[in-house]
Amino acid sequence: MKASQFYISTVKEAPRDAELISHKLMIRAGFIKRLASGIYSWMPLGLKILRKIEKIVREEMNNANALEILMPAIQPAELWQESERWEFYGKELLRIKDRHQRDFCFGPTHEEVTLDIIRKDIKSYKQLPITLYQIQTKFRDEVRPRFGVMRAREFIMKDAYSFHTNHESLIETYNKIYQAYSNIFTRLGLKFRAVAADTGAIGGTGSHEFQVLTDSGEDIIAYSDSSNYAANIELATYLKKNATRTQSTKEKEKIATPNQKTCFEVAKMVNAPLSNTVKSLVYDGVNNQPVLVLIRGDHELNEIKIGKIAQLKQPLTFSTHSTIEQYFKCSPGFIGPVDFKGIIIADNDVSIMSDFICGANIDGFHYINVNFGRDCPEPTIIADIRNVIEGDPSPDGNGTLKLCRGIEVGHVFQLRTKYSTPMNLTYLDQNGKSQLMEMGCYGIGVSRIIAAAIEQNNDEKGIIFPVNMAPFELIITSINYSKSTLVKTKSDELYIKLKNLNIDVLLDDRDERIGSLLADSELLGIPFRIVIGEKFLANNQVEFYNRKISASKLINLNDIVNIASELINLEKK
RNA sequence: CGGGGUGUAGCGCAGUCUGGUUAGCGCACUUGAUUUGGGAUCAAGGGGUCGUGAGUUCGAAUCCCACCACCCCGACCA
Repeated sequence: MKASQFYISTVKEAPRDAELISHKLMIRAGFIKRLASGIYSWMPLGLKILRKIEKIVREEMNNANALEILMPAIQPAELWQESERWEFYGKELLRIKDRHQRDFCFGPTHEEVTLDIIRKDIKSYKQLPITLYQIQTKFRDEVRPRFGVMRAREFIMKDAYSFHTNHESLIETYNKIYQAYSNIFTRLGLKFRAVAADTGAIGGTGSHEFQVLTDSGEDIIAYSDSSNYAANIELATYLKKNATRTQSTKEKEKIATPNQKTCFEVAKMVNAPLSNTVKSLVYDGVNNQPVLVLIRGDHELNEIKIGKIAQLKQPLTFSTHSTIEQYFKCSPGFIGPVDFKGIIIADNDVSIMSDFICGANIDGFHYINVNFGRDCPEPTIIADIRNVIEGDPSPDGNGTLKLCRGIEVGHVFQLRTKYSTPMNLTYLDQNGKSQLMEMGCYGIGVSRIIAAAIEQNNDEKGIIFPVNMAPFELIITSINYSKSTLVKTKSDELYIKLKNLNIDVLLDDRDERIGSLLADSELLGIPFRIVIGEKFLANNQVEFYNRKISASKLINLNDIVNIASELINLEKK
C-alpha cells in the first residue's frame, strides 16, 4: 500500500472529551470517527487492525472445532419473551418496532437465536456436541458509553455457542475454548489473566473472564500472590479467619454525633479506628419488610454476593428514605441494629466484633460499645458479603490476595440448561428419549481488544502495536520521494521485494517533511520502519527502526529485506 | 435517573461577566516562494445558520426562557 493512495488522517490534538489514552490515540491516529455517543465508524487503518484480530480469532476458533455462521442483528421479541429476557435484560436492550408494530430488538447477544437454529435442526445425540460462532456487530444501549470503543454501544463481538448431551461434554468444550482464548490473546501480544467471574445477565454456572491487565481497567481482579487463584472482585472470596468474638468489658453508651453521618466521620469524632464501626444498610426483603445489612466501617459491601441471599428481594433494591424513616424513626445516617426486630444479615467480620460503634436509630446519636446478644439481636444470617481487600488470605489457603485492574476482553460461560429449559431445547438419546441439551457460550470483544492493547502498549509518541495486530507490519519512510529519483527508485524496489515476501508494508511516499512522516509512523504504532534517504543511500545504507525498543541502526541496502522479513516473521509467531 | 460541566470553522480554544463596526487565534486545508534526517518559514486564500427554538432590545455569540446534544462523577449495567 502506498500512503499517497491510502486514507491517513492523523491529528495532533485529540478531542477534549477523550479521557483514556487509548481513546485519544485511536482518534489521533484516525482509526475511528465518532458518529454518536458510543457509536463509531472504522476508518481504513482501524478496520485493518480489526480484520487482523478477526483473522486470529477465526483461526483459533476453527482449530477448536467451532463452525462459523452469521446470524441476523435484528431479532424478534418472541424469542426473548420465551427466554424471559425481554423484561429481565432491561433498558440495555434496544427495542424497535417494524411497520406492523411488531416488536424486535437489535441483538446484544445471540443465545436465543442460536438455540432456535439448533432446536429446529438438531434432533439426535449423534449430532452433538456442536459449537457455532460468528463475528458480528452487537448493540447494547449502555447507560453511560465512554472511553471510545472500550465501552461503546455498538461494537464488534465474536460470540460462540456450544450444545451438548451432558455436562462432561460441555466441560470438555469449555476447556477447549478456554484454551483457544488463551492462544488468541497470547498471539495478540497481550498481558492477560483468566479469572473466575460472575455470570451476570447471561446466566449459568461456571464462568471465566479474560482480563487484559492495566491500571485504566474498569474491573478489579483479586489474585493470590502465591497460587493461581484469580477472580473478579465481584466473586472473589477469602479464607475465613478462625477468630471468635471477645468478651465485652464495657457498657453501651449513647453519644451525640449531630453532624456525623458516615462511619468515617463518627470514627474520627470518637477517635476510634474505622474498623471498630459498623455500617448499617437497608435493603427490601422478600416480604417488603426492610432487611438490615451490617458491614464493617472499613469494608465495602459486595452487591453480587448479597444479591444471592434468598431473604432479599430480587432484583436487589435499596430501601427508600421514606421506608427507612418509617421503620427506624430516624434518617439513614443514624440507623443501627439496636432494638431492630427484622432480619439482620451480618458480614463474617462483623459477626465477631464486640464493643462496636453503630447508629442509635435516633437522629444525631450513635452508640459505642455495642455487643450482639446483649445490646442488639444476634444476626439472623452470617455470610461473606464484602469485597475482598489486599492482604486477605487466599481462599485456596495459599498466600494472600492482591488487587489489580483489568479490561474484560473475553468471557466464557457454562450456561447448562438455563436457556434449554424455558425454550425447550431437547434431543433424542440412545433410547429415543427426549433430553434437555446443555449449553455453553463464549464471547470476545473484538473491537475492545484494540483499545485494551493500546492501553497496554503506548508511549509519549503514540501506539506500539504487537506485529499481529498492527495496521501495517512495516513502513518505508521515504525522504523526498517525489523529488529524488534515487530515493523513489530504491523505495519502490524495496517495497516490491517486501510485498513479494507477503509483508504488510506501507510505503510512505507522501510529500511531507521528514518530521511529520516519522511522527505519523510512530503515532500509528507500526512495529518496524525503514527510513530511506539520499544521505545514507550514498553508502548504500538505510535506517532500520524498531518501534517497541525505540532504537534504530544502519543496515546495508542489500541485507535489509532479509533482516526485516526474518524479524517480522519471528514476531508474528 | 441524580449532581456538575460544555456547545463558536475538521480539531483545540479566545470572545459571553459588562449587548454595539466585517466574530478572532493556533493546528489542519488551498496556492506560491524559500526550505528539507524530527511535526518549517513567509505571503496570499477558502471554510461559520456562534447547538436549536422562542423572547427582551434600535441592535444578541453575549441577557431571559425552553429544548437538544455531548462530556465528567455517581447510581446502573457487562
